[in-house]
Amino acid sequence: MTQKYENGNVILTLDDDLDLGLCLDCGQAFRWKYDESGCWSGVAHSQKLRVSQNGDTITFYDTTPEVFERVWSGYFDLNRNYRDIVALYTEENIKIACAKYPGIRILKQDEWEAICSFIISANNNIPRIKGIIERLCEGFGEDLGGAYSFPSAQRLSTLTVEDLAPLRAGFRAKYIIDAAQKIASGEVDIEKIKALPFDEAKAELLKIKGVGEKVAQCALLYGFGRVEAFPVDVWVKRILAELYPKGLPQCMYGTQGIAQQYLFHWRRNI
DNA sequence: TCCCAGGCTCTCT
DNA sequence: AGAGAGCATGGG
Repeated sequence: MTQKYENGNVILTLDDDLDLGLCLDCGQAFRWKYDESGCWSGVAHSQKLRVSQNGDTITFYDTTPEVFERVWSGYFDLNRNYRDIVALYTEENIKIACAKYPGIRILKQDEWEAICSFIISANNNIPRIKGIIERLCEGFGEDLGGAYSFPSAQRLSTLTVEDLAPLRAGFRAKYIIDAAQKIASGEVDIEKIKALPFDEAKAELLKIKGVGEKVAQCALLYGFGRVEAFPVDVWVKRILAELYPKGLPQCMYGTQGIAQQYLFHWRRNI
């Protein structure tokens, strides 16, 4: 991978698989929009970004090498070689899924944003999840100039369920408030969770109302970068029943979360 | 009208 | 411990 800085843009030449469209619109992050000029626009880690792809070239517009290093390199998981990981998947079905959708990666999102976003995802569909999160950010995030940050737990912890009524989040509003309060108070400590073994980290997240097994696995995978997390939703449940009734193939062990993302996308798009 | 959506909580066995 | 109802909202 090579990188240059030109006219205020960071331009990347890839030597690994990365498909922006797949990464940003495969149900793991909810704040990216594609415009007809061929760019993706969104916000992560309180940074606005416009980014486009042309083959092996990715252009990060109006940013700096410093911000790229600090934010986007990690967000797009650029220090992990996905070709090497996918090469380890020798079972037939996962090979098909990976071959059909090369370039899916696990985004390393902000921990709090992932927790909150996947609380909102419960018994919900992706377009509506995006809408609720958009209203949450516009209503309570910081103005970054035409875009809004994901509101901090500290900010949301001062609100009531009634304050969140405009989100139309339904029964999830009370869970958002509970999560914000527990994170803001340190009762559930994100810094501590980062250092805990997987099961203990998950147990901490399960203290939050509205966080069950699936949401905890999603938060650990997409927020904490724990690629051994394995969220099981209705689609993955179908995959397990149809393809792996006797359990996951051994070849996925350790990076089940990555394999899961390919399988999820594949099964959803059949 | 019913069913479903990247589920969870609560209650009842 | 495991099963089942109820839950807010909106699209098909």
